Amino acid sequence: MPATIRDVARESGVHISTVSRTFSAPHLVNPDTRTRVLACAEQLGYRPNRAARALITGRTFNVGLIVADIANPFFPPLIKAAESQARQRDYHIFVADSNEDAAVEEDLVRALAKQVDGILLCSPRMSNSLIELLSRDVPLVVVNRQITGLPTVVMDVAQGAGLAIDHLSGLGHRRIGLVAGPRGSWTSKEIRRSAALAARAGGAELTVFGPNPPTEHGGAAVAEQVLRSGVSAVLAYNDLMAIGLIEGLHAQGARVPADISVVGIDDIALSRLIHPKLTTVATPAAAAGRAAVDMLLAHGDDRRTTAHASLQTELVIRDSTGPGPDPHSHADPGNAAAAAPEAVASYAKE
Amino acid sequence: MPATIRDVARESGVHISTVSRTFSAPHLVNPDTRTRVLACAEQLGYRPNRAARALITGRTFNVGLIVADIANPFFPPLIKAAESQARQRDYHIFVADSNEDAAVEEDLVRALAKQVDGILLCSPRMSNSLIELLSRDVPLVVVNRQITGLPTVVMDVAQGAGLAIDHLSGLGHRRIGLVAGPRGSWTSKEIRRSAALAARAGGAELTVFGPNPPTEHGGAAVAEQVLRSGVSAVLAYNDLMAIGLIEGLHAQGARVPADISVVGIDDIALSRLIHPKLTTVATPAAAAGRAAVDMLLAHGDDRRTTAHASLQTELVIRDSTGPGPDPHSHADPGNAAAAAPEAVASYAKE
DNA sequence: CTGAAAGCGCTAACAT
DNA sequence: ATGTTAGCGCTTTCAG
Repeated sequence: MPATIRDVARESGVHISTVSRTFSAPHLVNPDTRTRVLACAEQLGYRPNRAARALITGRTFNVGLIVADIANPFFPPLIKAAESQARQRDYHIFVADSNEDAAVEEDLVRALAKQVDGILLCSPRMSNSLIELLSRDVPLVVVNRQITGLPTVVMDVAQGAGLAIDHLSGLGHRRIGLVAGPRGSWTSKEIRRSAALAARAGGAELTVFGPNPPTEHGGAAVAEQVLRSGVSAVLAYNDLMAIGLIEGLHAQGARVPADISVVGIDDIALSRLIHPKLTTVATPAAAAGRAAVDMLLAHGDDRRTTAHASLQTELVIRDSTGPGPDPHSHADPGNAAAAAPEAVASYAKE
Repeated sequence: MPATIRDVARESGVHISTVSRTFSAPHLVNPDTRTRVLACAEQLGYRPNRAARALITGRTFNVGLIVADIANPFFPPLIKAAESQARQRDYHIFVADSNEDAAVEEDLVRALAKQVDGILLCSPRMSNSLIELLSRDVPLVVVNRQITGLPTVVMDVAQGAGLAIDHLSGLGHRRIGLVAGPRGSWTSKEIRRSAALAARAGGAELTVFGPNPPTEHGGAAVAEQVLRSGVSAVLAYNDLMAIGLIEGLHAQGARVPADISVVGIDDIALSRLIHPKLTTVATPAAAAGRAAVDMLLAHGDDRRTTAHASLQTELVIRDSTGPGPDPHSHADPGNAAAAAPEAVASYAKE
């Protein structure tokens, strides 16, 4: 139905290659011809078929961005930042949602592969080996997962989890819970590893709950179990779970932070709108989105080098954390972290 | 780099058309050959190039979905529903964000056009005429806007706004504010029209503030102006603005609903997490997403007929609305609406 | 059941 | 400056 390059050629009495040039290299065509061709094109409503063009040039000027769950408020800032960064270079971003499902994720990579010049894989749920396999079909940048050999952007959640646990043990909490994220999440493993270390260092005992779906519902679902376990403070895999957990805790009659302290991770907008305002580890989602796009599009310059970016996190102390049950240590050494300056991106080329 | 159909053909000693058949019509090829071809393909890591295939078949099995702002929590449920509906039919959804910008929106339609079989335009900011123009290049389904001649699915916000204003005037409010949405929003116009009608019917005076960006920030920004105007109740274009407005109002020292009542539209998850819990008009976003996908993919069956779906809305009364300043009318006839049953989708083929 | 040939809409040398 | 010729990777008649 839509006009093709041949229609325009016929109508304007030139060869199709001239029409092609009019659109992809206007300076190579006589101004008069150009005007005529353009007029015909306009009149026929002709637009170059980008898919056909891509087939031969090998470039689509699109980039894919796959997220685990588009309903998680963590992602929109990342997506927005990636979009504006991409737009500056005349690229478009196509977003797809894997629904926390590794199989869907793989399927989406395959579907996107030839429609884009590369894919940003955010918080992937696939195995490392599958990701490496797919990376042979389409340039990939992995966000929120460390994979050697592939360009990656990660938030330093290990550092953030450490900050959070330090804050808690500093408040006198000796029995701390960790509400884990989904299976397959690199971030969740990192948090767990680092939290265990920090807990030991702070003389606290760490109890892990999970894995769980990384949603409000997932958080609410473990509330009872958390309460029964007797921990006096909890670090959750993300803010959504922390918020769900608080709801669940309230539903069980527990008060936050009087009875139990809760810390989240991400610092989504919502975390300062709920009551009590959530203490949380802020992750630089927008910076990650920008960095990921940069890496993908820089790929032309220096092949053979895989970039890694690790972005600093920051503890934001609000109202969901308070003194632990132990009356002997009410001091709060956690505010040192809170006073940290703007998060800094540490870029390292290898 | 990736293997092509020719590589597989050479490797397995058959013609490329046989390889093609092995993937697109397996039953037409001898089981033995098929196995051999499949083995070679596997071994070479061959995947049919979907873009090349689409060039000739005219079908991509992808559908585009453009939203005005992916950070608006109204959209994720719509997107998720569209995705699961599409996946059931082996289609993939590519989401793009127009950033509330008509020019970006147009650009995105053009970029997506040949990579998808059709586009869902959600809350478009473009003009009707431009949308009609674009619809000649790619099948379009318009969500949250009425355009005759194109398939559309709308939420009946007029009805919802009426419910909200009735609720407010029933509570005794005589001076009601309307915080409008962005310019170019059909929904905003509908709300405005219907609210004016309902206000007149309820003997209330309606003051319109705006247009405004449909964000939390946009809501907060008009708080002072709203307060100065002396209205005792406000209906906001959406929940995000209502929430921002409440924040702004609190910042100015006003209490909600004691000093001023606020009603939102959408019933996003957030609206029951904030304090006070938001009274709002629930819109069936998920149903809209499903209906839109159905319309787009049904397009094969009956051409020449344009479908329209209008989805019912429902008033959800929570804690952000209370009696008006007039002591003579504290009765609350608004709960009739609150008792309404599940929202019902009314489908009408024209 | 398989091969040969044509061509989707476009770009990219190469001529002229 | 413009036309000619190939051909991107694939599907689809049409023969055989």
